[in-house]
Amino acid sequence: MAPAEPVRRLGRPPSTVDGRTVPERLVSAALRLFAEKGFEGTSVQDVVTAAGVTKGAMYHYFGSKEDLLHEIYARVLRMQMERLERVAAQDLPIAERVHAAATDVVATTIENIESATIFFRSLHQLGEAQQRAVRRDRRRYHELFRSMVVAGQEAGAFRAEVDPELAVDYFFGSVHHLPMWWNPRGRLSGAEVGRSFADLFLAGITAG
Amino acid sequence: MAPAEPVRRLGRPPSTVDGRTVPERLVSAALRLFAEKGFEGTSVQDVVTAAGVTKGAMYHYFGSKEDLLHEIYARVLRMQMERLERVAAQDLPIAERVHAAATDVVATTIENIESATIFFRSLHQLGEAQQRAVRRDRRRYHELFRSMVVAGQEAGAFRAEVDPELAVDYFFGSVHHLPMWWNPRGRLSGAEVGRSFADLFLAGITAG
Amino acid sequence: MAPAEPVRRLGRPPSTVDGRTVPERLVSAALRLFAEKGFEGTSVQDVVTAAGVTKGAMYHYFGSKEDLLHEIYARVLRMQMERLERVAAQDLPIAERVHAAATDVVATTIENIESATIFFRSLHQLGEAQQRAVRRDRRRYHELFRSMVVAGQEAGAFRAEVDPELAVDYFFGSVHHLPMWWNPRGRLSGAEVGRSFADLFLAGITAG
Amino acid sequence: MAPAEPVRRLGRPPSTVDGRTVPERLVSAALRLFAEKGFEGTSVQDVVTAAGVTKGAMYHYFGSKEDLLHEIYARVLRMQMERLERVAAQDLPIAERVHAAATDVVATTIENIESATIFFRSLHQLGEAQQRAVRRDRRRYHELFRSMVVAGQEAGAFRAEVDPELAVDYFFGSVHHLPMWWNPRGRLSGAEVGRSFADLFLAGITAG
DNA sequence: CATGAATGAGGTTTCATTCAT
DNA sequence: AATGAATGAAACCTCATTCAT
Repeated sequence: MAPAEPVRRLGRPPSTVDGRTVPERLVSAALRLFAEKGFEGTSVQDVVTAAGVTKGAMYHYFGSKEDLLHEIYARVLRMQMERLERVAAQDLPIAERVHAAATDVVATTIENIESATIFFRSLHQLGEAQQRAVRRDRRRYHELFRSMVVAGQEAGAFRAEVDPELAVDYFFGSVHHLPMWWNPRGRLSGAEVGRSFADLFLAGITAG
Repeated sequence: MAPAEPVRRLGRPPSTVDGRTVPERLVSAALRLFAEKGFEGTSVQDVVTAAGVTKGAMYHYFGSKEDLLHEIYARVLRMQMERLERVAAQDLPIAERVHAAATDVVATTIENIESATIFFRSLHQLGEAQQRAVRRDRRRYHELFRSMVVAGQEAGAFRAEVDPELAVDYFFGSVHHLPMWWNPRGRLSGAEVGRSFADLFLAGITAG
Repeated sequence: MAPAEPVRRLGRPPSTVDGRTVPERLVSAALRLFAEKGFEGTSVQDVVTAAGVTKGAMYHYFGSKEDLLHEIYARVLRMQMERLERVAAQDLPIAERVHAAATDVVATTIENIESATIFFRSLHQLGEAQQRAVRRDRRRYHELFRSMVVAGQEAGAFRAEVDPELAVDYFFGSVHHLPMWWNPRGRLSGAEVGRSFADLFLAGITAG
Repeated sequence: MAPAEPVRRLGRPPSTVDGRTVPERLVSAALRLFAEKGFEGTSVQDVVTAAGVTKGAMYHYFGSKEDLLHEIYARVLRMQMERLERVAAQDLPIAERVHAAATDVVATTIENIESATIFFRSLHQLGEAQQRAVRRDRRRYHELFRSMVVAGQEAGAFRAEVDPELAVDYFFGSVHHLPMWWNPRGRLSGAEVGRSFADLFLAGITAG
């Protein structure tokens, strides 16, 4: 059941285009442009022009260009965490659960390749505080994944001598670098890459 | 044995500090600053101040700020290629050679962590032509590595169903992301990470 | 005795806080902020936030930010004129009347030090017409004061060679600069400064 | 004997117009415009256009618009202090020395009426640190003047019950407000105003 | 080989005000 | 009587680069 729209009572009603509000249009324009030209290579004017609004409107909703970037980070972090939690809660043997999680994160990354492009390239453009917040969320995500690896070791499915933290950094390095080489007109679909990456990872940590 | 300093006889001697020439100082200042603050976050003034020269001097040696960046890319590409070629030429069983190459590239990346930081974050700041040149060199490097994987498959050491190109991207993703998490005051040395990454990769592709 | 609150019967009652209406709150917020940060250093947003209303409300009562400033000027001019007229009408020897007036304007200025701070610093921010109106009122005020000086000269109490207009500018210069140095935690009260300034002025113009 | 011009050896020679360097033209343009339209009412563009240079050139010499303002303050403070020191060192009876100093500061203020206009109107636009520096210099100036008043009291020339510090604030208030009313096409010259102000002040503090 | 001066385009942000309810 | 959205102009400043010695 969709939540009821809150009744707007006061003020000029927000303008929408195709049902998309101004902040939504701004974020999606920013997402596309930051991925294409980089954060510093994109001017605020570029973003607002693409979103079809004025600079004043942007600063009505976002405190700064950096806030726009932060919003992009917040969205992708939230989404990835939700997906991992869903997979982690599935009732499957641990090795299969890890395989499913690995496959899923690759596919999701490829589906949101623009966010992924921005993610590592532009982290240093965020201010200290926001950077810390992103790293903290990222760490939580990694920890959930690592806990699955540890569970697999305890169950005897994965090799005991594997350093679980390092294994997670090893795997996510591969994932985060997808934007550097994967392209939609290439030979492999997201699902195929996901399966292959998951196979390579699982084979790398599986016992005997 | 260090090469003898060539005797300069004519003209003004190049200004050196601790035996380092102006362009050398510029590149190493740029390397440090680009890694620390990003290419766009570093001004030419920052670089020349750190190098102890003036802007005019920089433009005497480099055509543009971008040229400085390109020089950084050129150096790291040259060095990595040389190292891989040396390892590839070793007289070892193929699996051991791949393991050695994997270990070495991790250790080298960590030894040059600033270059590695810049490498992927700033690739898009280079102009079209220079970007193409970098990608071409990068591809050559990957192809040499991939040829070793293929040789391992032909020798029966590695699983035939592994897609060698994908495997290379998979492994180098992990390597290229080292700057995002590895830090010199952390738990693991470069050599340790190198060994672990190589183990994980080899286990992932090794035949039954 | 405070005037009885008029009974409102129809329409939405004006929103009041502690019995202060919206325009009153706006003017006193503006007074404080303009004195503290200057007219140009204070945004309309600052004012309305401090007054606890929104921008729309401000523009409902005042045509512009400048109107707010003008209102501040109008209030202080009205008050000072009233006080001077009261003193001028007193039945005292002319020298004593001038002394009382001088003392009073100093004390009043100090009691309303924020208005005084704004008065000279921000006059040039008013538009042509409003600036003229302020100067006209100011001139009337000075003329009343000057007429007392002239009366004193005619009565033989003040030296004839004193230029009365210049003397008034001389004295009010001192008064208007009080905000530059007087502070409430200082050594001297408003009354003390008033007495001393009046003494210095009177001694300066008194005959023989 | 004029000091020899230091020999310029390096770099592009600074451009001059009528023998006036870029920073000189900038300061004098700023002086005129800040006095006319206020500091906040004058844009950097206004200043550089009036000085016949580009914005970049201005930022080559001054770190900010505020620095330009600070330079104006520094110049006027330096000049006034020098003049007062010269007068204070004269070999005259103390009352005459004070009279001369008072006359001189009025005349000087009127000669530099633009600086005087800016002085009090724009003090609050300076940053904390620079404001403190200005106040400190101002205090030193006042203290020198006050020491002359005290000397007069000790010599029996001035009334003992006059508070010297207050008397100085009283007199300089009058001086600093000259820009509010004095105008070059008016009835009185700077010298005349100076003499009258000095007379009024001296009469105000002179002993019985 | 190297300097310091100067350019000029472009960047982010602020803000008084108007608009549609 | 009052709201919150949106505008659009202008502000200050940065910076890669070129210039005249």
